[in-house]
Amino acid sequence: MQNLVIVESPTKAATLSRFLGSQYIVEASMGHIRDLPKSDVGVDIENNFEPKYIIPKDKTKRVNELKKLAASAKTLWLATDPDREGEAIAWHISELIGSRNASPSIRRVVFHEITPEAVNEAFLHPREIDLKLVDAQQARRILDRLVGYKLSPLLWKKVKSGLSAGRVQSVALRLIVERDKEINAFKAIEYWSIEAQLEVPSSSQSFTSTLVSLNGKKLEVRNQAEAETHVGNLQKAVFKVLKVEKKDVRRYPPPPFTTSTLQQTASSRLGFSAKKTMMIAQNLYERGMITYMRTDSVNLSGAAVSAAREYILEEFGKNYLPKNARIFKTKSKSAQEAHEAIRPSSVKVTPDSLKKDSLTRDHLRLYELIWKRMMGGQMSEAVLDQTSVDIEALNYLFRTVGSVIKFDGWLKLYGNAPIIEDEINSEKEEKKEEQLLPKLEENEVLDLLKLLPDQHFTEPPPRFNEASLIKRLEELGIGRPSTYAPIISTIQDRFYVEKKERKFFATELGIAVTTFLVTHFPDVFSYQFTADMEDRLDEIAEGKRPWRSTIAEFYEPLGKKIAITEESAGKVEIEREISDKKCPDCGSNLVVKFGRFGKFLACLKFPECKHTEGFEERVDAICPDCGGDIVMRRTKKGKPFYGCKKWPECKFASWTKPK
DNA sequence: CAGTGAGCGAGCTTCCGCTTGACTT
Repeated sequence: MQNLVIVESPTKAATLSRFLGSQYIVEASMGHIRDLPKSDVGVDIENNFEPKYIIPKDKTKRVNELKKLAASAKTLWLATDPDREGEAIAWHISELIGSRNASPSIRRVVFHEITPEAVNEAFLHPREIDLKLVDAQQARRILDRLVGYKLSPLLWKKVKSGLSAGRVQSVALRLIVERDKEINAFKAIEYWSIEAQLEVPSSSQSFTSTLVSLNGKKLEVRNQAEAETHVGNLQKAVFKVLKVEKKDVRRYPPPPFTTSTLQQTASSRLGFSAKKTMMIAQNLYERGMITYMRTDSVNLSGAAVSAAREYILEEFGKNYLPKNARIFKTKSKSAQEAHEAIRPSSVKVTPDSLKKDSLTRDHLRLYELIWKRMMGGQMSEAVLDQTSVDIEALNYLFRTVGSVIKFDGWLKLYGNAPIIEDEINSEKEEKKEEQLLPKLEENEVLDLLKLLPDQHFTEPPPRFNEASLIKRLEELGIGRPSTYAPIISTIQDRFYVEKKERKFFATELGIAVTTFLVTHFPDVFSYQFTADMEDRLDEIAEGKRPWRSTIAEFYEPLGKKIAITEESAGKVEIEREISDKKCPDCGSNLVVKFGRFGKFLACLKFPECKHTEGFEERVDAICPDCGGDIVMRRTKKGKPFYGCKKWPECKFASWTKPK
């Protein structure tokens, strides 16, 4: 064999194999093939942070196979992704497989899209492995290991055995804990709105307008008495049109999906968890229907854009095709541009054409999101005809804004429900029906039909759900496409947070852990930490900074702080949620504790009294079999289900909440 | 899709990011 090419994934290997022909054998490494050991820190702090790399058990078979293949190859081409992790994978392979011998000779090749042209070009211009980039990855890996493996044991000692802390998971948890605090501290403030129902005398058409200001100042109506005063003042007022303003508003399509935006949109539109989205996306990818699903790039290949433009012209006509192809820029700073955006492999495979194929409903729905998002991105922007009308009554000003779609453009794909992730947190804001405004002339006097005062209360900030948490983490540059879904699983597996009705609530344990970490290690778990770290890693990659001393700068103060905390900090008492239930043995209240299987109830007097019982969450539902109460419980694996409170007499159980 | 945590205590738990296929508990 002449040429052995190694990439990360089998699918990438298959594609590359097609382009390169029979002279090249293309194999997959299956991700990283060497890593720090799981069983201990694996970093020799005394010896300038020398890492100890081992081949994980599940990779030994693959490594041996690759070694064997490499032995008979003349040239070894390392074609892993063009980013920090990809460079490190290439380096580890070269260290393990390349050996010091002359054969095979090692070449590193990089390309930013998997097309025959880009691949051929890359193979014409191989380079050496970029050790500076590798060092940046090693620094990242070792830093994460030190934070995780030094602080977790501190939690075992000071809080509870089996807990974990990490640069990413602890900040994700902190976000949820702090939001919980804000919500608990929130005091709703009353306010009133006043709307006027008005009629145009000449046409007898009516519409509503909202009170906005008094004497040119924004009017805040704080209570019923104030509202009544204003309504009284306005009852006999003359309502006159002051100004009618028309303008065109353009609405642009959102960029194609990245992992993060796909997860967010699938969560808010389809109710999928990040985990479920990734499982289905992986399956679509393996069927060759979509591009790679772990990416932070919104780039599209030239061929894909051309195909989309062709389709748009054919299917919708030239009005729907922008003069120039729309190019999206990846704005996230951490983006490493190794892949394309997530898009359909072929735009000709429309969601409708798939209906009869052997796909599940969920596969279809996710594919439809991806297809429309990509296609819409290449269509013309929508144009809205927006009319703003100011109406004067005494010293008061009312305003009405109405808009109609003049040209639907990309919105044509969605009917009237465009899919954008800005909607994540606004689900409960009922969308006001856009009202069609009658024809209005300036200085026209209107008839007042009715004044409608209405009481409202300010709302606390919304709880995080999977979508909004992923969005926030990405904004902070924390986590990567391959880790968003696992992070969410981890903080739930540790019982740091609970998901109820798809929203996150911090547990007492999560609050205790966060308070401990943020009190003693404010720097590490600040929202700024990862951003600062990334800046330093960039400098390492550019050769402006040595990686070992960078780790030292960080670790020296941390190590000291750990030693002090270990000595001086007391054991953290987790505030127990006290239930109304009484202990049948001694009459004390029962408290909620966390065991191996999740929550359970134990007597407050433990260890004097050892009574325990299962934890059940009351749910607002009635058993369809016996009419008793329904409680939420968990299977041994932790999946919640709904069962009858009278179990075992009544055997009713269901995954979904009974109506 | 339901039976378990607390007698005692040794030994173990843990990170982030890259990627699929597991062999039985």
